[in-house]
Amino acid sequence: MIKISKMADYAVVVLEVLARPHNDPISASYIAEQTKLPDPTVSKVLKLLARRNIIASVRGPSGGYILPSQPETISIASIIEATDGPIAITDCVSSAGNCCERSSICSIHGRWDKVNAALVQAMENMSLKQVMKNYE
Amino acid sequence: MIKISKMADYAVVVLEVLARPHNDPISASYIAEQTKLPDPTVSKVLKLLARRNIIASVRGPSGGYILPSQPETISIASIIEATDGPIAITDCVSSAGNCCERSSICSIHGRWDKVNAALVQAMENMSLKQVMKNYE
DNA sequence: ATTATATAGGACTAAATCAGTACTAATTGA
DNA sequence: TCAATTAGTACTGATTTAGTCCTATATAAT
Repeated sequence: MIKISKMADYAVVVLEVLARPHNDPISASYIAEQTKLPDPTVSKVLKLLARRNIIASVRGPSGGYILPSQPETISIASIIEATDGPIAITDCVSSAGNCCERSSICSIHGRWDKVNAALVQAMENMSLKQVMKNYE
Repeated sequence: MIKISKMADYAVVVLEVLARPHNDPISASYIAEQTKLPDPTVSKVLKLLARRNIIASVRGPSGGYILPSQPETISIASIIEATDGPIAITDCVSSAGNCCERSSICSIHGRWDKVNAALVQAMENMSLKQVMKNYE
């Protein structure tokens, strides 16, 4: 199945809240309220995004998260990579020959790379802004 | 995780054997030999492909499978759809509003469709031939 | 007709993965 | 020092997938 994880799905929902105009950092609990997603889940997603520097975090009271970049400049590929890890549609993609026992005789070995690259490119060309409702 | 199933992976390996020049139908067991994949697994993949008419089957003794089309005309999208079902990166894609409890308030509802469409298109534009080794 | 060979279809089990939660540590403003 | 908030990690239950097996159906050869 070609599916993104729910975490990646949630990430976009969460980022949409952070993309709204605001001054102070926005807390995880506020985002959970707004999105009606469970608090721990929202926290987890925010941590993943912060670790990859898609968002910035501020600790302490009145801390929270900030979106430092414009939604136009954040690619869907980067969001998915932050939550799901590197995009690789098969184990064979970018694994140097030891993806499975069959690799030495496999007539397709290394060939999924092209498909993978095409998908990555498609998602790099699509921005957060493009999946937000105000955009057409 | 954006991953295709192993079945889809196997499907391409199996189709490569069927794409080799031949006259008579090729049996599942012969393909299993050639690919070193387990017999039941190969059978399962072949059945999935036959049901979607990507390959044709002949029953009875000296029966087997045939590839009726040229590898250039078989898209990666059609192969993945045959083994994995419709391509939908989230439950929200092409579901008329009842994908999850949050759909009525979701700021992203319906918005993954565009990403999904881009991925489908990328895979429709890529043929079986393009993932076979002799092709550059 | 009978038999052997091959696919069709569905059901089942074990393994891997993911979603979700909880807990503890670290940071910082008041 | 306390309270609020993020950081990191570990755990559990649920879901999905992979792989196998069994029975039914079709057909060529005899």
